[in-house]
Parts: sequence; structure tokens; C-alpha cells
Amino acid sequence: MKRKAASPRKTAAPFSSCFADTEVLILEDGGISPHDISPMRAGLLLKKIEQHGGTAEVIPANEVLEGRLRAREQRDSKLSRATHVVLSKSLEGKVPALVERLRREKNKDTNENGTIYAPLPLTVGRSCQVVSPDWVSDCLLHRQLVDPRPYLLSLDRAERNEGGDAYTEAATKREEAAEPTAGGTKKARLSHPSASTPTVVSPTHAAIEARLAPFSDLDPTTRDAFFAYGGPLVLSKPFSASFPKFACQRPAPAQHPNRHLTPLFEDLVEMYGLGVGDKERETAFGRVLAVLRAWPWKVRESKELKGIRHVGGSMRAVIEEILMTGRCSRLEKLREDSSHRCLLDLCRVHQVGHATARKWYEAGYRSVAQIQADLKRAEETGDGEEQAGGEVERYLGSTFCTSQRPSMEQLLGILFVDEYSVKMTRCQVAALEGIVREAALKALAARGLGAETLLLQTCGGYLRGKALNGDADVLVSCTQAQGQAGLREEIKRIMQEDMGIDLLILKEGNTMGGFASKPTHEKIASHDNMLTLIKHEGFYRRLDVISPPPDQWAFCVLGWSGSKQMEKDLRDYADEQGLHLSQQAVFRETKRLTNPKSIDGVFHSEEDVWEFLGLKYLPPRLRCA
DNA sequence: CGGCGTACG
DNA sequence: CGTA
DNA sequence: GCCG
Repeated sequence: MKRKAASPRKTAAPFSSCFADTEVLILEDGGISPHDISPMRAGLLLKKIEQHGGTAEVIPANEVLEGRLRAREQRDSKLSRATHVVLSKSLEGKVPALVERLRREKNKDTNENGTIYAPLPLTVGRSCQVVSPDWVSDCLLHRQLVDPRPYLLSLDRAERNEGGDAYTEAATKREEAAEPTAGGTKKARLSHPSASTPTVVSPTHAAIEARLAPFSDLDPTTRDAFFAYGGPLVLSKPFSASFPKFACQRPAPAQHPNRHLTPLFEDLVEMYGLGVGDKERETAFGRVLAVLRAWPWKVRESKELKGIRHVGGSMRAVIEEILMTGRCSRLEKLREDSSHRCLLDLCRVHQVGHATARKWYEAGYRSVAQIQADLKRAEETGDGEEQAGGEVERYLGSTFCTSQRPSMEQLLGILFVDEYSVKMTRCQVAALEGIVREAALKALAARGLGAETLLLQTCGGYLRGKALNGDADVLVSCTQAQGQAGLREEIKRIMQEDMGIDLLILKEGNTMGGFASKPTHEKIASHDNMLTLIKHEGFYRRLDVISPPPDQWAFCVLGWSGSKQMEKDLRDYADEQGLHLSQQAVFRETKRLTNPKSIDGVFHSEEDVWEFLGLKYLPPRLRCA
């Protein structure tokens, strides 16, 4: 039964123009109590003001207090002057400092570091009124611009300290203009009708909007997706209490507000994993990194993260140091160690991790370049015989090859170390996908199967929307099982023989007949895959082609889409539900689930899998944890 | 204090 | 042990 | 390093 086409939205008339001609500057303070202006609340206020005909902008109060306003942020400002400034009660005591800072920022063009400040979007001391957020709520409630006087912040301290300046003169005038007996005191401290009932902006919808607000720099698609994601958010509790335990329960967009923290955590993960070789520490930092990538607003104090799973004392200490100094002494200490630097360099080679790098290091090799030099010597002193497609053999007599016995893959990794590090644009990944598609269509056509039976999806970072990718993970299958059998092998052959493509095969998996065994005694045909270097536009590109049977399609797409942390947490989460998730299927105890939906026993899409696990679906672009 | 994702080559 |  |  279809929905009425013209079903009017419940919120048919949510808009008014009560904020017309007002330009509101909201100072967000990062607090989470009902009286604070959390980023969530700030976003909500902003949205509401804009919906009702006004203009608004959110500025972090800390940045004003600390003089960290950036010229760029100011240039982007929609406001040339504010008619109202919204401050929380918790900042009331800081009003003098804020006023002072606002005036200073307004009057100077550069700070001590030479950073250029654009004029603040605030005409201090003119008609601008500093009010509590409840003014906004009450305007909304009455659908009109209410008298701001009861909501004015107390400026007595400001008056005392800053006597005679334009701001306090205006403030004084405002107070004089007010009924002399209003409240019986000049200190009209946030007293107003709804002071005892903290502004309730409760619907789930509002919560989602608010959670969305910090992501205003997201592209519209991601923004909409994030909007659609309800998430386990409870406004009545502190946000940290409703922050989900698992990465698969929270959206993590590529562009997130904590990029002042994540790059250093990425470095810590790499350093502990490859440099130090402490994989437990690596996972610990990786989990915190995932938290930061999903935290919906800019962390300003490490204590905001108190109580979040995986973020313990030493993690908060690291965060605090980065917030205070922009640096991480712990990481710097590790970087000073030259052995760590060498190990990281050696790990650039494909098929070389911490253990192999250490082995080579202990044998005296300090860099990839050094190994390349060794190989080059062998090439020059050797017979130099050219062997088509077999240049590797030329080096087999080198000191390095005889003493370290690198695998063929590693040798290729050394020779092509620069090519491996070159990333592809999305366009180039799409081109590789096109090549695989062409080969797959030919293979299917040869079996009398049409294009409509082709299943093809490029997963990995590409599917998550990454602009640059180190490889292309292309999944290929066929809705008809007989079309999938041997498909990957056929694609390889067509690419090499019919299309004349230069393919270096690094690895080929189960060319049929392999079975997954671990979680079940039931036999499940595993994926047919290959890892190759494909020459394209003059570069060798890493191309993975994976071909699962059609009934495993959804699990495979999910399993190859990442991020790594997302995959880990999906499995952890499944375990907690008494289930087992693999790239082939979901298992309960030891038996594969074949008929969970009691319809036809097939998971057709990623969505089906998420739903079965009891998870809100996260589109790939929100899996950047 | 054990465990940290998991299957595969 | 390294990779996805 | 953090959790159960």
C-alpha cells in the first residue's frame, strides 16, 4: 500500500520570520549541562534562527577567550555585524574577559604571531545585545521577537572594569531604557519566565539536527546520510553516556571535527605497530582514534572524553597535551630513535612488517634505498641479461638476496616501492573498475549471460569516498552461480590475453574448492581472489579482484569496505550478540544462518546484514572510523 | 590477569 | 608473518 | 593501553 502522494508533512508550517533582520552570534562553550551551549545546542539554536528568517553564526567561546580566532573562519563569516550575542550562564563570569577580548580582536589586525584577524563580526557597543539562549527559545515559543531585556546578561563586572567604553555605555543605556523597576535590580541576571524549566528542544528529530550541526562542512550527501542516522542519542543524559561502545554504532565521516587530534594518533598507531612492534598498544591507540573520528564536535578538553570506552587516563593525557601544545612528546620521543625511523622506512616495502623490517635492520640494512643500492650492484656486476617480465631474477645474486632470502613479492616491493606509494584519484580507480567490468562482461557473454547478471562493486577506501586510494578493491560476481564459477580466472585471462594488459600477479587465491572452516563444520566456498599490479597510465597500480559466490555478495561487500576498525568492531559487536560475522556469512554458534528472514534465505544487500545484526545501517561514507 | 578481528597464503 |  |  502506497503512501498518499501529497501527504502533508506534520511540520507543515514550522517556519516563521520572527528572527527577520536579526543577526545572532552564538558563543558555543562546549559544556553539556542544560545551561551550557554545547556544540549540539549551538547548532540547534543556529538552525532554528535560520529557519525563522534570521542569520546566525556559531563561534567557539574558548577561541574568543584564547584569541585563537582564525582569519579564515572570520572571512567565511556570514555576519558583518551582530544584533545579538547569545552566551550561556556558565560564561557569565567570563563576560568581562569576553568583552575585552572581543574589543581587542576587533581593533587589531594581527596578533603577536602575525596571524591576520579580520574584523570581528560584531559591532560592539552599538545595538548589539548580549542575551542568554533562553531568549532564542522564547522567541520561538511565541513565534515573535520577544523583548530581550529580561534575558540580558549581567554586565556589572564589565561595567566596573571597563567603565566608559562604548560597550558598557550602550549596556547602560539599554538598562536605563528598561522599566526602572524591572526586577527591582539592575542586575537582570538571566531571570525570565522559563528559567526554571531548561529549554526543552526534545524531539528526536531535533537531537539529530543538533548532532548534525558540527558537521556543517560535510558535503550534502554525507550530511543527509548522517541526518538519516538516528543513533543511540539521548538528550537527557550527558552525551558521553550515550556515545556508543562500538565503531559500527556511530557514524564516522571522512571530514570530522577532530582533525586537530587525529593525525598525531594516526602517527602513534603507525609507530607502535610498525616501529615499536607493540600491537596491543597499536590497537589501543587505534580504538581511541576511532572514537575521535566519530566524536561529533571538536574536543576542547580531554575530560570531555571521560567515561568513553577505550579512552583511559593515559589516552586523555596524550589528548590533553596535544590540545595544549599541539604536540605529542611521547611520539616525538619515539621518533628521535633512529632505529624506529629505519624500521618505518623498511616497512614501506609491500610484504614487510615490523618483524621482517627488524630482521633486515639487524642484518645492517637501514633503508630501502640501501637495499636498492645492493640490488643495483648485483645488476651491474651480473651478466645483465634481459629477461622479459623477469627482471627480478637479475638481482638474485646480490648480497641482500643471498643473505635475506626475500620473497618474490618483497623483491617486487623493493623494486616498485615508489609506485606502491603513489595514490590513485577516484577517476583512476574508476578506470580500473571499468577495465575489470569490460573483462567480466566478456567472460559472462561467453557463457551466454547478459550484463544484467553482473554484480560488480569497487569497495575499500574508494567506496568510503576517499579522494586518493592506494589500491582498487573490485568485487565481481554473477547473479547466476554458474556465471560466477571460475569468473575471476577468466577475467584474468581476458585482461592479459584479449586486452593485452600488463598484469603482475602477486597472489591468487582459491581457484575454486577452498572452504572456510573455523567457525563451522559446514563447508562454505570461499572467495576466489587475486592481488595484482596492473600497468595503467604508465604506473603499476595495486588491483584486487575478488569474486565471491552470489549468496555471499552482501557479506563480501561489507567485509571489503572497511575501515579496518569498522570491520573489527562489527565482529566484536556480532560476538556480543552471540553471532559470528565473516566475509562469507553470519553464523550462530556453529551453524551458518541461511534463513534468517524466512523468505528466501539470502542476504541481498549490506542493509540486510546490518539489520540482522540489530544495527542501524551506516553507509560506507560514514564508516571512516 | 588474559585478550585484543579474522581467514588465508 | 603479512595482507585484506 | 584498556576492558571485563
